[in-house]
Amino acid sequence: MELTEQEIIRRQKLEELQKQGIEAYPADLWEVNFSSTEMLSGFDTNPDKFSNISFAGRIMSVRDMGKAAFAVLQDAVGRIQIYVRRDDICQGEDKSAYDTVFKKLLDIGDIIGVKGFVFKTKTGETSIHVKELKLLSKSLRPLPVVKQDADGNTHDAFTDPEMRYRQRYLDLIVNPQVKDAFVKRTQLTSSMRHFLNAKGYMEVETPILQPLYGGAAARPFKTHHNTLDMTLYLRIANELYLKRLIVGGFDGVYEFAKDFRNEGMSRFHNPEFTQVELYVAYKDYEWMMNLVEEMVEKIALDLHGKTEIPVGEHIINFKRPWKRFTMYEAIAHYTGVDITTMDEDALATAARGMGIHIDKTMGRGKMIDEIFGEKVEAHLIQPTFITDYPVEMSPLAKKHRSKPGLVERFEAICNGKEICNAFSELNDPIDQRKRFEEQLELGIRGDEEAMQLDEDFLRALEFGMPPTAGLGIGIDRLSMIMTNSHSIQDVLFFPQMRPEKKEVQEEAN
RNA sequence: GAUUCCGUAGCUCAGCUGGUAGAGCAAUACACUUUUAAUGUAUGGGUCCUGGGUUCGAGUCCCAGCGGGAUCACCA
Repeated sequence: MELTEQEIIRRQKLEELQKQGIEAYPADLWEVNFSSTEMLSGFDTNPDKFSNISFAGRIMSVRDMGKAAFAVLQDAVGRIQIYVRRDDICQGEDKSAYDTVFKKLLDIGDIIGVKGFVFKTKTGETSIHVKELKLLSKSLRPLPVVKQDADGNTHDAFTDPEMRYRQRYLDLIVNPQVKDAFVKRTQLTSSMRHFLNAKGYMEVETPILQPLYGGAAARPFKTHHNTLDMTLYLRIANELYLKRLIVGGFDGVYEFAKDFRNEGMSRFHNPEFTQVELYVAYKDYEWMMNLVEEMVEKIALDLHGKTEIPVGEHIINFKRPWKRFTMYEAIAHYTGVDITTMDEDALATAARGMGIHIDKTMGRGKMIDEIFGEKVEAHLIQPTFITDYPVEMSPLAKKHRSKPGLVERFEAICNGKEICNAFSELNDPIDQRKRFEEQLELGIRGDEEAMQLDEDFLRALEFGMPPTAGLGIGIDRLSMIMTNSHSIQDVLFFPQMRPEKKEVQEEAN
């Protein structure tokens, strides 16, 4: 490995520290009694509280004034200025702790511990006056130094998306707003978990390695178990396992699930992503719509303190109740064409009239889906429920109680994208078998995303599953909206990337 | 997968019709005991993504590849 000039210098400093008997990576704990924000927000009203503080953080910048210096330390929640005076940290005649160790051997990026008191500088900045300073971890690589001027403009920002995603740790260190998005994401799942727990539903874990993949239409990742000598798939959904638990007698179960789909990548798609799925016995999809509204409204309030949230060009308002359209109403509303009573031929003609490409393999359901995707979805900016989907597209949803050819299903669309998908679950085992068989036929005709027939799941249904409402929410998509992020990569700590260099991969193999 | 833009110092970038590379920050050295994009002076630092080609000469032009972004397609 070739070292750069600055890396060589830092390693030399490390040696010099060792020579002076200073451990660059000490083992003992360093007590921290206040965070940066606690000091910054608390000092004005209660200065006495901070007369003896112990703090730790990463050096983000240094302003060296000769025999005194200012530096900025960053901890997990913010940044605070420290003031280091030579005669304070060197009590005796020996001034090397300041002149050599602090000024020469410490760098931007190093993690240090300081003790002292909080005070206000001449210019009014709340700062730590350091009495004692200790190196806690030496940094061997130079940190990009991002500067902020008096007007709040950022200079030399660390922006290269490739480096930001590959070296997320670095992104998190130097770009505080990046951290904010991830904190919000965690608040989101936490808010959701509290909501579901408060309703009495049980958080469960189900297999990620599955012998049959089911519960969605997608291509899976395939792997192999050596001892069992069998093919296993990474789950594309956990629906069929959660329903087995409803059969088993649980009233409400949910799981935050990493799912895996072996498909294209885009700013909305990562090969592994997170969904929460929820199943509640004795409920239907109407009930579930109310739950989704209530839950998402609460999330908005928990994250932002209000229901209106800026997303790109728009302000999205999650306040209940949300608009509700049936699929047919939505299409009629945005295209002016009522397709309710159209047969397949009439529908094909109507779709072509809208400029939608139709081919012979498409059934009625697929055509409706195309029309919706092309002509309606992008217009739905404010949260909107679309209900009553064609049965062909929904092999796990229950037939509509009054509308032939449709199922009791809804999606919530927001900012032109689906954020959840739910139905009254199909619990008729005879019907479910038929639907699986139709999927098998699709598979034989070459549909790589057709569902597999899961005999054990059917056996479970044959024992009897109560009427059940089921829901899946894309956590990544919802996080994007709640954090106003343009790309899924901004809400995933480590988005999938190609290997950095070919040589690296070859060496590893 | 398609289109398009990009890849130059640790970071952010400039580099014209081709003439063997430049700034700011960071680094090094010196000065400065309340600064805040601290300041002043001096210095060092480059496989110009990789490999070919054209040319007397390529960071620049051409071809191929690698990596990334955006848009589209795919993905309910």
